[in-house]
Amino acid sequence: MEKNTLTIYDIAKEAGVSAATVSRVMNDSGYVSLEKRKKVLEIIEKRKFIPNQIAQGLINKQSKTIGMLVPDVRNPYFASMFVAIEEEAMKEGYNVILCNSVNNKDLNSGHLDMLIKKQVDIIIQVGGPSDYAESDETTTRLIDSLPDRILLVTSGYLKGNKHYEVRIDDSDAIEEMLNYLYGLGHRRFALLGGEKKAIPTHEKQKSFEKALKNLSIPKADRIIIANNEYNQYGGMKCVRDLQQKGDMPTVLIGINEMTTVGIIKELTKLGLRIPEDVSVVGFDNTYLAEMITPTLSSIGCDYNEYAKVVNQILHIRNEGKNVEHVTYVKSKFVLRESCMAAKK
Amino acid sequence: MEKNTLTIYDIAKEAGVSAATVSRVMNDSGYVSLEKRKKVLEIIEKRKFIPNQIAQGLINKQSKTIGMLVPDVRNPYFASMFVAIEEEAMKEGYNVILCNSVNNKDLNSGHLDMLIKKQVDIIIQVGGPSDYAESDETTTRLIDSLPDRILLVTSGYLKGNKHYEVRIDDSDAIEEMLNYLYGLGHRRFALLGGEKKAIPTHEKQKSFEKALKNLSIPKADRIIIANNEYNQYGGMKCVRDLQQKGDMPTVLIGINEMTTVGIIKELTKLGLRIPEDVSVVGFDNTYLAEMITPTLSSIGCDYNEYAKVVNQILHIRNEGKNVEHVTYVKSKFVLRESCMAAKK
DNA sequence: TTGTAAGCGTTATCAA
DNA sequence: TTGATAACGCTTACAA
Repeated sequence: MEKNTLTIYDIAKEAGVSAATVSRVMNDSGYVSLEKRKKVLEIIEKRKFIPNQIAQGLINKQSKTIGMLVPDVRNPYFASMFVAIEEEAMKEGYNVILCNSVNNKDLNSGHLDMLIKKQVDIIIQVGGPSDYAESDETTTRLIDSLPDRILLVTSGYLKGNKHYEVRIDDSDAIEEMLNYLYGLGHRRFALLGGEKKAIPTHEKQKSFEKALKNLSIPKADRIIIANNEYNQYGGMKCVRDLQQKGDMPTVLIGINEMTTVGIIKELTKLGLRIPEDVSVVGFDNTYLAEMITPTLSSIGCDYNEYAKVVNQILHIRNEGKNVEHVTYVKSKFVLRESCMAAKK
Repeated sequence: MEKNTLTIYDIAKEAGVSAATVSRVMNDSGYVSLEKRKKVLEIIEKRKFIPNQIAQGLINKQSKTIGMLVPDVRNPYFASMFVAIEEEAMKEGYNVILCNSVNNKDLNSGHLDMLIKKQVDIIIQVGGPSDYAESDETTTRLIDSLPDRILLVTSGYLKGNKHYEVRIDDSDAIEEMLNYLYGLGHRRFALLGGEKKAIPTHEKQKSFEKALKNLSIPKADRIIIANNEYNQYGGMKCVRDLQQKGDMPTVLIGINEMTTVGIIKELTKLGLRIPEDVSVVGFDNTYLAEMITPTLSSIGCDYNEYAKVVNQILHIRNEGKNVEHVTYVKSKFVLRESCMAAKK
């Protein structure tokens, strides 16, 4: 055991003051004479003293730490969310413990318990179980038993109202996208992947239906294929399903970016060209949309904006003001190479 | 609703014992009669008591937290690393604070200071500044001033020997890959992207040179183009460079996966088919290799293995045993659709 | 303006 | 076996 740990007492002794004075200097609280302040700062600088936030946390009752729960950061969508949120958090002096649930359908991968133990001030939960109306029992119980001290923000839907929900609203962007493609002569559309039980998926399906109905597209030409997958394999499967039915739509929309990658893959395998034969649109609009060939038109929100909204909520709440239980961040349609006019 | 202002004193009172006994029960330390132990556990269960790890940390002098520094988790390579390391960490009761340096070339994005403040037990630093022989001054200074208490593990190269380096060794896999493609009739190769100043890049270049020399490929046909980029744009640029020189090689190898995505993109734009006209190989071998079209042959390590090696190092060191300063994890060549025999 | 001392929630060292 | 009690490093009344 090395007693390498410098404490404010060491600094105090060396500066010829009391620990309280050092603390006051560091936190700019209370009165300290210019002379002593200067001396203390000098010693702190010289000894490269960094206060122990664990000790501070114990007394301040805050850890300056955020816990973020995501299904899988390898998914570009969650990675983008994390990067934006971490950057915003840093500005406020917070660090982010990232918890990758991976295969655990419920939140109970032990992560929640660990975050509570660690006294995180805020938990941000994106995607996964909160996208379902019926949270599994474990999730519900854990959410319920979350200490009041911890502020919970989710991208989805959770029972109760002690938390805040910041959702992405795709409806306008979906309408804009469909109107645009209609204008390019497309008359047969498909929305592929996901499962209806997931609320964001269901919302997308509703917007899809509504916009196409308004364009007088007959029901047979507004195809929705859901399976319970959100990865490329799900997208590939959907395309094969379409292929078997014959009469391929000229617009294929993937429920998220991973699904859309699968759609593109399977179309290519079938010898269909994008965008010459089929126009493709995805969701999420992450950096991946720029990376694939052809670049992918996509609907998604500005992740920095999302993070800022979350940040604002925390600020407003900290000021004791009232915060809406649900806030929406509107997504936008970004046109890229994967779309073109329908063949005559 | 239960407040988590619950302390072991509350539990102690309710169980009719002292706080010390509760602590002993929770940590399985010291003697506690079966009867009292049962009673205490019952109350803990009933009140859903979760101990305050901040307070534990103060006395135990450990935070059970790992800080992980990466340039950008949106890069599938770093995401894969994180996921593997976080999973391994969880098993040991650790959480991971993920720090995304993004544009900060040095480590001094304030992240290091925050991690020290938070008393993290371990810092794992992957990619970025430690890949360069000449760390910038700020990085060096910060590494030097890291408290001895904090164990530093890096994927790269850092001055001093108070830390551990776990590197990826690509040499065998590169040789295997080149021999394989040579066997398929390829005689003209290029390694594209990155910068020689980065040690891993330089190592790859050396292995590339050596293996091709052994195959008696003339110098003119073992092309290395370096630029200072590691993203798709760097890859695109390299392909354009090759194109201008005329006489396109039949094997293009990207220095990392992002670069390789750019290579594929630009080749497609030039009307060259993969793998019919050009075989392509990448590094990193993340899930992205399976996602792109065609699927990408790639050289990379098993991320879970990497994480396990890191974990072992920590274990061995904790047992007070001697640990090698540098450990290597060998990467493997995984063949996928992007390679085929050279045209006659 | 400064210092003393009492916590914050745990664990560990003593006696009992 | 158990329970006081003293740390851990810091902040903050309260005194001085």
